[in-house]
Amino acid sequence: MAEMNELQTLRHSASHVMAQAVKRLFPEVKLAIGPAIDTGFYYDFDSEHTFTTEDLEKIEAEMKKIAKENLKIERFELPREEALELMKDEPYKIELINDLPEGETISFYKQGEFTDLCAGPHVNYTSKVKAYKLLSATGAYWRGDEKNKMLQRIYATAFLTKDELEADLLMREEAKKRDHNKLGRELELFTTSDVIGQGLPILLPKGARIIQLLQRFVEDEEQKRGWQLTKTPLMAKSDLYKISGHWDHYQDGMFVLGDEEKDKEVFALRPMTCPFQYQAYLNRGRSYRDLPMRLNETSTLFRNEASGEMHGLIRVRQFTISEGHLMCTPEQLEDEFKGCLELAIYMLKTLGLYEDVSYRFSQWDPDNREKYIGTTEQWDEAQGIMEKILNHLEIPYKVGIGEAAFYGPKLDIQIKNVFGKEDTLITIQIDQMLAQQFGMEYVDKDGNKKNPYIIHRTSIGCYERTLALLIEKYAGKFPVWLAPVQIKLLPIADRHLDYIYEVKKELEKNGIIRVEVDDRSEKIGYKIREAQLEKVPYMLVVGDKDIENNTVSVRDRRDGDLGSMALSDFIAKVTEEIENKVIK
RNA sequence: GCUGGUGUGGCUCAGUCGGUAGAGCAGCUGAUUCGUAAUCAGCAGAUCGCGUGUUCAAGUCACGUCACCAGCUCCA
Repeated sequence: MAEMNELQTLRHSASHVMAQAVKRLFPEVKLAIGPAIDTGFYYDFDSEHTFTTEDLEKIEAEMKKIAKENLKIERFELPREEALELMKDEPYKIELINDLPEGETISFYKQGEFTDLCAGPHVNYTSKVKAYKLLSATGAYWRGDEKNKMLQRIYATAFLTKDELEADLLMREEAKKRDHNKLGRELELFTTSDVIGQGLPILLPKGARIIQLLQRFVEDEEQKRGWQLTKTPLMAKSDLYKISGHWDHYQDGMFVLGDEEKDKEVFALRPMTCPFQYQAYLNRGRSYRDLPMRLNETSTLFRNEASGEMHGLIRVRQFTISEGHLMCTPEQLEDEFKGCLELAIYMLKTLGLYEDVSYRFSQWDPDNREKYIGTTEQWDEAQGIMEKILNHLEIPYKVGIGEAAFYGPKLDIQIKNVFGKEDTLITIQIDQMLAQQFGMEYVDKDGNKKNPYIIHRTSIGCYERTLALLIEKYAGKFPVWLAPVQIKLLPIADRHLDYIYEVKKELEKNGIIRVEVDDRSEKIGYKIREAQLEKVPYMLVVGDKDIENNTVSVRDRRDGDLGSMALSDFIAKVTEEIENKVIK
């Protein structure tokens, strides 16, 4: 904690001031913990009373008073027994003290009548806490464990200056305007239906178009890089999942069709593609000459997520992923892993998301063995190999304990949504367990049968989730190559319609096919406004002068009026942007 | 699954103390053909998410349920 920076220290102190205010207003509340986080701070309380928006305002007002009182924030230390005595009315603090290892310093911070168990550091006076805002009250499990009691968490933020606070609050507002879940519905990319069900979005023509474009791009690029496409069934008998381990380790996440007690055969929709593509490998005997074998598939998966988990297009129950499994020898593993990573990075750069991601090396949790198959030795080996590769490739990762798949470690490429919540966009995994389970082998140079290593990977992630992040990244203003409508043609008067349709034909002849004509007899300013709301990249306005001079007047959704230009020049410009997948 | 919030025409919202739904935009029809962020007029569109209950009477109250939103947990 000694490395805590100035801002984190302030936020931590702000959380104490908030807890003090809550204690003054609601004396019966029990304190849990209140750390500083990336975006501000929070404090968890155990309270019978649930905090409302009005309560937050009252708490904020009380915090103001505490700052005004300018209480000195003082540190002191106590031996264990005295510490327990001091906190005797705070059961969560007692638990924390009891969990501190023998010999650890037990320190407290005191400001006025309020004292909290805390390692510090803190600012010296409560008056330093002046630029803050309480954001929301929500539930959170004690110690992040769903078996524990749910406490009430108040999220807030604080800054060193009021200007920084204002800027941050404004940024939060702006970010919410890019929320894919709102924007994606407004732009008619997707919708949901009460009678279809939770986590099952309907992709409308424009959303489906974008996904189609992404999918074509991905499949072509994968083919260029030596991947072979498979099409495997969307469901299988329980037998398959029993071999893979899904039946034992993932059954809660599967949609099972039938009842094991009553039915002769029980099927399940697939939650992952792995065991299906393995059957393709198992089609005949394999030799080292067949390796590496790279199988890709545009794969629709079904996962029975808990009801509270669904979120727009980011977390759904049915989704389609750019899936792939690569079988290789130990010698090939590093190069092939690198190839998978390069493909993922190429995708991210093409989409313009490369600067927004971070890497997580997801490892198993040896203290939670029932979540995983395999032995400690196998896990140590697989993780050791991945660590070596990651270090070799100089990937700047952070470690996630307990984040591994049940069959192996992962390199997860993480991205944050507009609310700051992090999700996995792309994952590359090393698996040395399932080949054994499925009896996948190859005959090596020495004539011996061996199990291949398997890399599970995705190149662009799940199309729905990737689309969601793209909506947020571009606030709906997709690059021209991805835009569901690339060009809107706007005649100023009806007499310009014939020319407009000629322009359309000419564009289509040149491969620019996502073109729409607004042929309504409306004022031109009105049509432009509507096209802008649709976030169409280009508008071509045509009037008498354009027909006379054989030009089009071009409006760019970002840059505004580009003036009139020859149609051929415009076509060349747009063609270049589409072919090079230009982001602007 | 857990905590809290929200469901009124396609969208944004109004609807007083329970008395049987209202506007703007979008849509449709007609007029307008007008050079850059909303042309004019008219029409149509809602068993108030769904169900049960209380009541003479429910969009308003109660219970249940479904969906949506934020957070927790879980996860691509």
